[in-house]
Amino acid sequence: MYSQAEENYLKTIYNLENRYGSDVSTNLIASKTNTKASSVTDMLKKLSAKNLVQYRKYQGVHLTELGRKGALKVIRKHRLWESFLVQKLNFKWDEVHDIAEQLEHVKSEVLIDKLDAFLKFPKLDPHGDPIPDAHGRTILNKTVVISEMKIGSAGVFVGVRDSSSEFLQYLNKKNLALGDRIKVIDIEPFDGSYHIETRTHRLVITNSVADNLCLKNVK
Amino acid sequence: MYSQAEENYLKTIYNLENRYGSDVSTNLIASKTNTKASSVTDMLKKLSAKNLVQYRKYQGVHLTELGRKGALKVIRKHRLWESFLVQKLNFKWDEVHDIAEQLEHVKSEVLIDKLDAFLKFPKLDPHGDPIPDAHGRTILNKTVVISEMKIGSAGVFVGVRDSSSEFLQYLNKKNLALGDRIKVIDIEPFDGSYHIETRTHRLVITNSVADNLCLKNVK
DNA sequence: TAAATAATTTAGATATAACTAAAAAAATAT
DNA sequence: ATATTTTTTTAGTTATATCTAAATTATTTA
Ligand SMILES: [Mn+2]
Ligand SMILES: [Mn+2]
Ligand SMILES: [Mn+2]
Ligand SMILES: [Mn+2]
Repeated sequence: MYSQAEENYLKTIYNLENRYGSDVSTNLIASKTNTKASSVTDMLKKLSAKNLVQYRKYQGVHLTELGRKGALKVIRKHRLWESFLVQKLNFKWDEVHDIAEQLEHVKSEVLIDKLDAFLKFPKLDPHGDPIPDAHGRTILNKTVVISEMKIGSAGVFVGVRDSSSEFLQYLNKKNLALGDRIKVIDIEPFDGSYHIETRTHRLVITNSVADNLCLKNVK
Repeated sequence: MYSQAEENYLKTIYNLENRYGSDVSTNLIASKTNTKASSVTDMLKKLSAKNLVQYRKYQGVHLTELGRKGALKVIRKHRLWESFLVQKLNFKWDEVHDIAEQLEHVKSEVLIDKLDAFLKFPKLDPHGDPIPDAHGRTILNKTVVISEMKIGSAGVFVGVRDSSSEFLQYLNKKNLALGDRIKVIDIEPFDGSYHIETRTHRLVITNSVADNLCLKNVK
């Protein structure tokens, strides 16, 4: 099927399309994958030749239907393995991403379907991200990031946009966990920082942190 | 740490040393890995430069202590993943080897130790092979292959030397499973084939099959 | 709109891990 | 002991996925 590098690009492009709109630039991909723009150009040509992306020189790329399907398979594998690591092997949510980056490239449809069944077909991974089923379908998980909320509004913390161990360890340190009710107390106009409140404590977070916390049932 | 290719060579050399004695030839490695002798020579030089093997031109190789430790880690991972696939995901013993060939290259000591604990520290994999513990130690598992047995002797079938799906499916078809008591009824001098008997049936196996079935408590 | 700047692509290089074909060394046979 | 055969190594090539530096195209600024 696809090489590891190809799978990583599919996943990255899929995620970037969702975050930043449907035409993804070379530099954006390069920065998210810690590679150089020239390397990205090379790979985009290859993906284009395989009909996985629509690519026009200098115009950015987006996934084709085939590419989207490929991306969803990789994402399904990644999130199921993360769920396995947390639920069955007792890893913490901040420890699983890098291991799942490796496990997601293991090739076997049967394996991943059996893993899905073993985990009782989870709908969300340990970071609150929806897990595509065997057909690539996910539940829709409508959330609002804190940076889009108004003063006085509140919701339930159900997901993160960044699941790097660095960010998650920061959240651990600040005693913020999935399921917490969070209320926006104040927004500092000077630097865009947020004063927020949980049931147990108050704290200040920067705008870039606020940009990565997803809340549900925001009112 | 080591690349996938390097890990595969370590594992192969370790297994060949045990089967055929301590100096392993280039061609033997090439045939077991489905590569060409010239490729093997290239890799042996690389492994030698990393102090993983002792290599002298035209004289074959053997693992150094460092290489042996590396090999045991790969084998530990392979066999633990095979055990997981059979015990937790309900794979059959003939379906797990190729998937484990991929999983064995996932890099994380913590992962494999947690997997070991999750499986309750199994001592043998689904093919009867001993699983090295975190320190590289295995139980000693003294077995005799049928091709070394005399007429009239019998034992318990506890392991296979070949765990390819082809061979295991052959055993399934012939209704031979681990735990079966097997008795040697006759040896055909003409072609070296074995007439054997289990509690439920009799059958004839070729010498090459007899060479791959390991029995315990042979009397 | 022309110049400056930024983004992207091309050209050429590197590392890994394969390969084929030819050369060299070792083992076997005459 | 020499010739033949087999095994192993060397030399040179290929594919993948990266890189740097230079060239090209697009965008922004003046
Ligand atoms: Mn992740
Ligand atoms: Mn996740
Ligand atoms: Mn195996
Ligand atoms: Mn096995």
